Amino acid sequence: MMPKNDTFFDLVCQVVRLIPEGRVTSYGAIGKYLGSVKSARMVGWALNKTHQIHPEVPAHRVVNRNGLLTGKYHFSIENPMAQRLKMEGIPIANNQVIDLDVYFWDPSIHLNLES
DNA sequence: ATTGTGACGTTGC
DNA sequence: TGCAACGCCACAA
Repeated sequence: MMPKNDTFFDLVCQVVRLIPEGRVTSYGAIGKYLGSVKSARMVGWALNKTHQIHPEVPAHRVVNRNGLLTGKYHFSIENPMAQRLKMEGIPIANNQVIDLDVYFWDPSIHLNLES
């Protein structure tokens, strides 16, 4: 089926692809940038489909508000979410991001400032 | 149109 | 401090 380019799913893909390496963001932050902070669930729902599209979406850089890698089980077993993040320089412990506030990347801020 | 589901977030107990 | 429930929006059946 041809996906439209106006769906929430596409918007999420666009934002997630803008996440710089070595940075992470949360579902709520993306949802907020898209207009509704409460639509965090929709972000997760959309990211679930990001595996089937191209270009690849760095969904591994999206964690929940606690910095917990909730979606790690949705990734390839050989390239786990935690390993990818570590590879980018993000410390992970117990499926959780350390110093989340340091590596956190808020689209509603960085995209506006256009740093 | 209605119902069910979802990689969340917040509030209440 | 930990768990339960609600809210919330988009989409498929």
